[in-house]
Amino acid sequence: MEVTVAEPQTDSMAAALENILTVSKNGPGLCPVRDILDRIGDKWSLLTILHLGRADNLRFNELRRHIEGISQRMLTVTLRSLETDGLITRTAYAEVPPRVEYRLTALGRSLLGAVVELGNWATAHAPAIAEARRAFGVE
Amino acid sequence: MEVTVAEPQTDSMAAALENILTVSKNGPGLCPVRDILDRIGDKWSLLTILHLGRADNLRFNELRRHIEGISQRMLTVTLRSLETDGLITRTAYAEVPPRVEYRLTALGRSLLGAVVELGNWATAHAPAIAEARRAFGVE
DNA sequence: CAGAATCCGGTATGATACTG
DNA sequence: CAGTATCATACCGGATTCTG
Repeated sequence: MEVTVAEPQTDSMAAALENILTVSKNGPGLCPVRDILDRIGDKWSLLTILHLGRADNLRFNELRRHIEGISQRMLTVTLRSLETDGLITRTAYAEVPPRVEYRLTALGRSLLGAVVELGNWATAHAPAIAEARRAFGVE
Repeated sequence: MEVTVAEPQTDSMAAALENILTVSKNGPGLCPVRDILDRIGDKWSLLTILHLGRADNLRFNELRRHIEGISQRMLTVTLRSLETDGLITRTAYAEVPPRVEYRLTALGRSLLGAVVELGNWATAHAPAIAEARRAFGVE
């Protein structure tokens, strides 16, 4: 089953843009998009979400192996952040050695669609960006 | 006209996840998602893209007025970054006083869909996140 | 295994002043 | 109007060490 990606460019998008950019509803000058990106726009959050989206449930060191290059500290920090935002749950089992499982909440899974679309765009257009940078570097 | 947002959760998403998370195609351990977020995941890029997506073409100080809180320096830096990535174009008119127009490239517009979806999610679920943080803060 | 605590450097961001 | 240049700083993230 195919998924129509982007490119509709209809006025539904214009309406969405209007809605999104209508700032300062909640806080003083706080745009939801800015607010969200302050949370998941860091170095590891989205990647963590993607991996949990694929595997449904992962342990601490499983995640660490999957997310190449992440430090122990940053995995901890990232997981705590996602947890306090209600995007993942942390389940610790009273065993020895300890076992802790992380998985997406319903809220977290609801984010997965947008993230996947962003990921699709990234994989599809990464070459174009690399090309643009090269062209600009020469100039 | 309605837009069906997320929630298909079909195996097309599973396939997309596999594809996105298949790391190390281009560089050494470079995931496209990480790569993209290193560029547009900063404090102002997405917001700039959204505003240019709405207005089609904006001048420097127009953007500055629209993007609440951005400093002159950061707007310059952000625009340069987006330009070298091939997401926007910069057109300077030899007039006095000078006039410079920024607009999305085709590449930039192709990103708009994913960004808008992320924005929709953000505006829709911002209350849920705020609620989660409050609940966690009490605990 | 799953972390906590500490130290530390680079960078992203901001404030300010100046220019063509 | 549309920047550039310089300085100051906050904080993100990595390396390391220690623990239940």
